[in-house]
Amino acid sequence: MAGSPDQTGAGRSASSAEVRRRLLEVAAHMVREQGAPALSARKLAAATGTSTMAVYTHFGGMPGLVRAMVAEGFSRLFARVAAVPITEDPLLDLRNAAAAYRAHARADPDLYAVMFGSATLGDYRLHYEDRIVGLDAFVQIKQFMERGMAAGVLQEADPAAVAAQWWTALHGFVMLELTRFIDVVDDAEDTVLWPLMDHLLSSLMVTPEPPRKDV
Amino acid sequence: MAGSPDQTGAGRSASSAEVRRRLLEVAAHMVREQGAPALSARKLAAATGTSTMAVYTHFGGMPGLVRAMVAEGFSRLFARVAAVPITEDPLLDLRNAAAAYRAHARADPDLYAVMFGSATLGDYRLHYEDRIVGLDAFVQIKQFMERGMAAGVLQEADPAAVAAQWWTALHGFVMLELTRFIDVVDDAEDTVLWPLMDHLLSSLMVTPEPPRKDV
DNA sequence: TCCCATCCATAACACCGTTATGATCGGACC
DNA sequence: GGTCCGATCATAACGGTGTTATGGATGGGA
Repeated sequence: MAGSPDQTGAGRSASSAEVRRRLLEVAAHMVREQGAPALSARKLAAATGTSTMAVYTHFGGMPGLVRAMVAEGFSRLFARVAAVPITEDPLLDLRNAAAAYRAHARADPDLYAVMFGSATLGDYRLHYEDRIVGLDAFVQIKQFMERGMAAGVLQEADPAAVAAQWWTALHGFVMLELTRFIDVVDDAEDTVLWPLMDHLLSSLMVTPEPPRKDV
Repeated sequence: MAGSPDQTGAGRSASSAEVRRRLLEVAAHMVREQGAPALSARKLAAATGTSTMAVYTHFGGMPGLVRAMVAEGFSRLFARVAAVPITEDPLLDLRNAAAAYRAHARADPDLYAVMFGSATLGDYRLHYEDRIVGLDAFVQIKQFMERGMAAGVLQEADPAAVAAQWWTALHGFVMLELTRFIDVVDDAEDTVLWPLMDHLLSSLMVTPEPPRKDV
């Protein structure tokens, strides 16, 4: 509770912000390379070249550091989905968005698990408030749906509900993929993920099409 | 590694099996009531009225105890899905199976998270081999699909792939529901879960129907 | 120049899973 | 019946964890 040390001229602010940035960077690296349980305050401090107290001055403790990691994870997920080019085909955009979302999760699976799982990192349980920061990405999906409806491709409906259906299917696949449960079927990407997304989208279209073949 | 102490006349076998049973029962209760991070060998032993060594003689350590909990969780999930009555309407059966599956997850959310999340319980990471025991439930879903195809209601397709699509959508909803992410939309059960399942099933039907209204 | 808030290094505390040791007890065998 | 043996678990110690208390160093504001 050191009173939110932002960069407003507090102490040696430049070097301090640098320590904070490096702590987050090293922590993310440790989680990505060695898995969530490998992250500890002591090992993190040693790898960053500081002491455990730095974690407390900058984040108030390990849960605070994890919160910051999750927030940055959502920020990157947001950026990744936002980077898909918007074409004249809203359905293609939605497919590309799904591919980008999945790629992001596969690139950093342990962080995705902490973001979305009821996963605990170490012993610190994240609460709903700690994850709500991730809903920017959901707003993006909603906008994809709104574009599709405005273009007359998707049926008029509640964009939030439709976006949530899309998210549910995609998140379900990603989680089963990361936990390897999806390995019960062969070639899951082509036999589960894209057929499922196609089933959903064609049900939402004004004039349903047979599932496309081009990936 | 005490050589699998089954009930074949080993020591005071009756009392021993009883201790093992109570350890599992108390551990499940602690996870259900206080969440996964609240489970520790010491508190579990104290609550069970024994010492931490009992965990090692019966399960080889905390990871082994968690494995046993996960196996029992899958067993109960299997029983829950198996208990849905089989009617002459395969689609109704699939809907009832989904409702039973979701109800099971909601009744013991932390255990579901350990079973399916890349969630860690304490610091012990479960491996794929520890969770493979849960695939009995998947076989059941596959059989539902096979019945639907045999009855001429569902299109002929790979039952495993179709079952995996169904599972993906359902698991995605359950996870988003347990983590409360689904709260971004109102009335998620009626605006997300059932519409999504209906979209999927109608895409799989020989003669698609409009989504049903009866819940 | 002085001062003071900030930052972090050190050490201690309580807790964790795990291991080593040994007492205890029930069943098997002679 | 006496004896032994092996499984079971109570106790204590070890290295790890997050966290807290303490104090020294450092750099900017008055």
